[in-house]
Amino acid sequence: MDKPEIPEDKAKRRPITARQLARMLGVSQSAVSRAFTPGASIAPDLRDRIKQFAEEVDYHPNAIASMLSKSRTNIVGIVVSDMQNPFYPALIEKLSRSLQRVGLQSLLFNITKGSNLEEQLSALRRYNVDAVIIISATILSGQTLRWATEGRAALLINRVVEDADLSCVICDNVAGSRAIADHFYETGRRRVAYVSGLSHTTTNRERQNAFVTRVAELGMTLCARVDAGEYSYEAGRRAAMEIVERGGADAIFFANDILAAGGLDALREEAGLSVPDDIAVAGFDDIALASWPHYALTTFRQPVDEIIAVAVGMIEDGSCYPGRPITIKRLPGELIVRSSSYTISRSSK
Amino acid sequence: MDKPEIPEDKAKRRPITARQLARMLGVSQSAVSRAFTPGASIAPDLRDRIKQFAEEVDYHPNAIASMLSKSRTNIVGIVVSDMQNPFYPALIEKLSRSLQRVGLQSLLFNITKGSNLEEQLSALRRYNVDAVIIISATILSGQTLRWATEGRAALLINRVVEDADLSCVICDNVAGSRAIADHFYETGRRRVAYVSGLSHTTTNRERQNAFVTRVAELGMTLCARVDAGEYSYEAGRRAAMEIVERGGADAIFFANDILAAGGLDALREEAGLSVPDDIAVAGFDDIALASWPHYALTTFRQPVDEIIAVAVGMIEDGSCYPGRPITIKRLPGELIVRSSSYTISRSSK
DNA sequence: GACGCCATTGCATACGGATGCAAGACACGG
DNA sequence: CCGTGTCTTGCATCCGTATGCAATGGCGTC
Repeated sequence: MDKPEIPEDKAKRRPITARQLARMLGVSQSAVSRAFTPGASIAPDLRDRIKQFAEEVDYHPNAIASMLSKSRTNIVGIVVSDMQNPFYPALIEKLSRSLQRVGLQSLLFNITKGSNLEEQLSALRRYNVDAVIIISATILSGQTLRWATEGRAALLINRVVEDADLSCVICDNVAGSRAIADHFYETGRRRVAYVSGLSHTTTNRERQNAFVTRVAELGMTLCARVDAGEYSYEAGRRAAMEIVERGGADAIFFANDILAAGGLDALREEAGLSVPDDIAVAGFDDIALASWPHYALTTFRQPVDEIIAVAVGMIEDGSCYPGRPITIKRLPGELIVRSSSYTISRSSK
Repeated sequence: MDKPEIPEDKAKRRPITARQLARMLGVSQSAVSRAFTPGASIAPDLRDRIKQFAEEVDYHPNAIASMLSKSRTNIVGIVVSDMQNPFYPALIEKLSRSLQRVGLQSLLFNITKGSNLEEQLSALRRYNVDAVIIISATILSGQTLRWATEGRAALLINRVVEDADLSCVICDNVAGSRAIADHFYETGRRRVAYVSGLSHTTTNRERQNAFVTRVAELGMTLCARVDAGEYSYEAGRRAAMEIVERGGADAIFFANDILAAGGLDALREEAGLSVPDDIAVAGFDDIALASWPHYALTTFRQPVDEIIAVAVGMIEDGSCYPGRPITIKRLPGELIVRSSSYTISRSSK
């Protein structure tokens, strides 16, 4: 049909196009396009005929071409930075799954500290993603974010950026931290401490302020406030030991579960204390590890599924498109009491 | 310049195109294209002039259009399925970072068990990704994989599929499992057990066969072989308790670190055994948790960075393109001895 | 001074599908 | 049998960039 004489294996077999399909079937290319466009004006039997034939010859519409003409990519850019905290990989996985369910693919943008951010983010603009979801805990300034997301839907998860004019979906850190403080108080703790991860993140500031404030309201003593410097197990251990050396406390609230896990192990193994008899430990997030019997961590559960549902919803209904007023969704979490803070707890699970 | 009278906020500001830029500058659109194409035939000063002006008016080449005309997307599809094991999220994160470093973005394809796989994977074909990296441990049959990756570069990580004709990069499971067996033997263990995760995965089969074989070679007794059914902490606990109830062992090799962590906790807390005095525990992968002092897990470290480097290399140099002979790269790992198996170990780190 | 070569540049078209518009098909009512 | 309206279908063009080819201009050489 084409030039003969060309060895079949050398001819890079391009996939079949709508035009070819159309010619074979004796219809127009538009018809093929319409057959694959839900709601397009086309007779049902023609559509069936085309779709069936397409299957036979293994035709698949080329999404790239479609993106170009529709200027819609069905791709959401997910910006992440450092993933020390296992909470985030889990979140990303669920998020990408939810997006997929509504026909959106996830393009990952892994921002690393070192090099220049603009270059890394310029791909965000060049790829014309429909929307951007930012999960990076840190690194990006409001200005950079505004630049990177200019003109497209954008959404922050678990973070607020004051000067970026972006909508966000977050867990109610304030209620969560207050709940932890209340829980400490109600179980008889009076000398408490707080361990932050990255002290400058909004997440941390919210948790810290709310906790410290509530502690004061309740008349408890804040014995120590330690900045672990990162959200890691080791940092949690170090912070816990620092608190012990500084005179101790009878309850520690760690800014997240990973820190708490490290802290709890250190308190037991290095400091020789009994948790929760000598000292109570609480975290934040409710990652998988928190429910492991060894840790049985009291924590504030982030409503991951709801966060994702709201985020995906906002992208679908366009409420986070530029021009729309920004919305800040704070979703309620849930205090999970386990035996790291409360002996008599019967909810050992 | 255009139709006046259109309120500026209603006119959806399309980003500026190469043609517009060219017109403003009095050059041809080709010149603009060439200015942004490394190695293209264009005078250095013209290139500079265009690039500078582009910056002023905030022009960014539209990657979609470029993909269409070059039929190259610079996107790698990463197929993942269920991410119970934290080893994989960590791997994905590093992988996407490495890909980004060579100019490739990662498009996530999250395959879920339930619905029909073809539909989920058809996006892989429609998006015209340059290459596909499959990390899903299970689910996909060789036939499905062949279909999904037809005509493009494809690569499996940490998995072999016999009937799919795909290259893969994996850790040397055989050497690893033998090393664990040897280590048990050398430290005086004689009654060992093996705990599998998903028993039908090639990963598990390789580890199990190698371990069992080596155990027999060394004349040790295989007291038990338990299938945990999934790669989770809880499953590890259950498997460990099952072994204890069946009469115990003096060393258990768990198919991965998460299982081992659960098993270790159960042995200590539920069974009241001393690890490593009464029983040694080893895992596989060397995830972050393995080095936590509480676990201090003896394990076989997967050469993650090397795996990624090789994978990215194979994609870059095209050695996993269809037509090329498939290659199976088995990379050596490293036995990491910690105190879950060996008391006198001074490498407490 | 003529010729040839190379570096630049623009022109035209391709990439594969979406869609406004108009034409054709068909039904129904008058 | 004609007018009107609805449903289908094809035509032409557009989306924004890449690139083969030809045209241009400059420069060195004999």
